[in-house]
Amino acid sequence: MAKSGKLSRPEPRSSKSSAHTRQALVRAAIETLKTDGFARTSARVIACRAGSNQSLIFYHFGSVANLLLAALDEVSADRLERYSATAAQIGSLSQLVDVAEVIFREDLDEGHAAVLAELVSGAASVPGFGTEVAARLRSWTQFAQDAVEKAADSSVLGLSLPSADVAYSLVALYLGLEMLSHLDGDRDRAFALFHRAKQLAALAEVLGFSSPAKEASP
Amino acid sequence: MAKSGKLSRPEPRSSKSSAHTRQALVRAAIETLKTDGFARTSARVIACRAGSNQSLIFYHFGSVANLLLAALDEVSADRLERYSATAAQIGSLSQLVDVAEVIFREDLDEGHAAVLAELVSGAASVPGFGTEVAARLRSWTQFAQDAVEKAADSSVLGLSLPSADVAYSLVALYLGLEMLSHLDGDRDRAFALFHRAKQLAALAEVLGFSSPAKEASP
DNA sequence: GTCTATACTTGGATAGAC
DNA sequence: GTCTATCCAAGTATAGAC
Repeated sequence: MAKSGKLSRPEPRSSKSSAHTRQALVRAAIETLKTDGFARTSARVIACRAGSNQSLIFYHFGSVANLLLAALDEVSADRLERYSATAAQIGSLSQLVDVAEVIFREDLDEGHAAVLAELVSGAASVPGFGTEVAARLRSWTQFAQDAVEKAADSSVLGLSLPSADVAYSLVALYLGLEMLSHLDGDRDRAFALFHRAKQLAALAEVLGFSSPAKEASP
Repeated sequence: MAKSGKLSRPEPRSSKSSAHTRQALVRAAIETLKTDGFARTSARVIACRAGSNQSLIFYHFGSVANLLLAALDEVSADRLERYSATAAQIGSLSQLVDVAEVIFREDLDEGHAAVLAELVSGAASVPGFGTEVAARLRSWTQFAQDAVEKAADSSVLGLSLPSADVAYSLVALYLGLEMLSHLDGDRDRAFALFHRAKQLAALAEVLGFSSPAKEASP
């Protein structure tokens, strides 16, 4: 029987090896999600990969689902921090596309996007899991919205663009592209889209819809 | 042990009840994918829903995976025919958005999108399943490409738009929106996007990027 | 063609020794 | 905290009676 709502941490005593085991399990969970997918990410497989024991997952995290959420947090926190620094420099539509390409390429190459996509698609199989994943996804839609607004501020067209809706669409597109890439194993198809997007962004700037070079220096 | 590649149909003898059972199983599989998701769509659940027996799935389809592909074919064939008739009337950007909205709304409401999304996301768990789903998805990217080209023909901007890439993006967006809708149970969020898209399409036409009223009457 | 019964596998989760 | 051993539920797939 799975805990319905909250996780009941066994009060981590930080007795040196405990933290080590926890981290090993989290890292193994991330790796398994990337390579094997949600359906094959079981307690046994994760523990084996971590060189640990299956029962320790339930001791430290209470359930496999909670471990998976911890894995998502681990991946998200790290990237969100780095990407925010990159996104702060956005001052035009072209730069928005550039940043999006850098992020998407790294996420797809390193498998970060896979972790998110697997949890989003697999959320339906675990009761209450969808809510938790959705909450963590909000950080990313907010990040996308901030990035869009930075680009929109430099554009005449941007004034009429609802940044929240655009951000939501970008996240959906991100997830969809990740899934399609895994489906047919064709990453280049998705990457090619950014090449096109760059051309369109450049075209839009030439047509005068945005001010191409606007350095952000407050 | 699952059959690795092909399905071995037991030479359907069309002895009246056989076809009836097959159809009942296909319909039950579709319904289960919609309501319960890929992970919970098992032979036992499908058979129960069909009022049939679990072992008949293997008798008629060889494996659960083959039944699921048959279910996808059933859903796709029906909709592709109807939607093609609708898409034939596209003569402007606004009409493209209108058609897209009609299709997406029906798919989301009726659960057609769920069937596709569930199979795409669940494809990773069954060896060789991804290839089969990807092949069936190609009908839809082709459909989207045709629709995009119809709209692009009426637009000055369209001349520089790579219809194949745009179509691929639309399919990815479609899948992503479906997944997000299921994640937080918020369908309206996705629907609101079409409202925005309509405004943008109208704006683009006003700005002279496309010829708004171009009746297709050959 | 359809059913019952069952073999076999894998998964989540727990008990209890250490 | 960590391990072994185990329970129990659910899955695919098959055998064989009808």
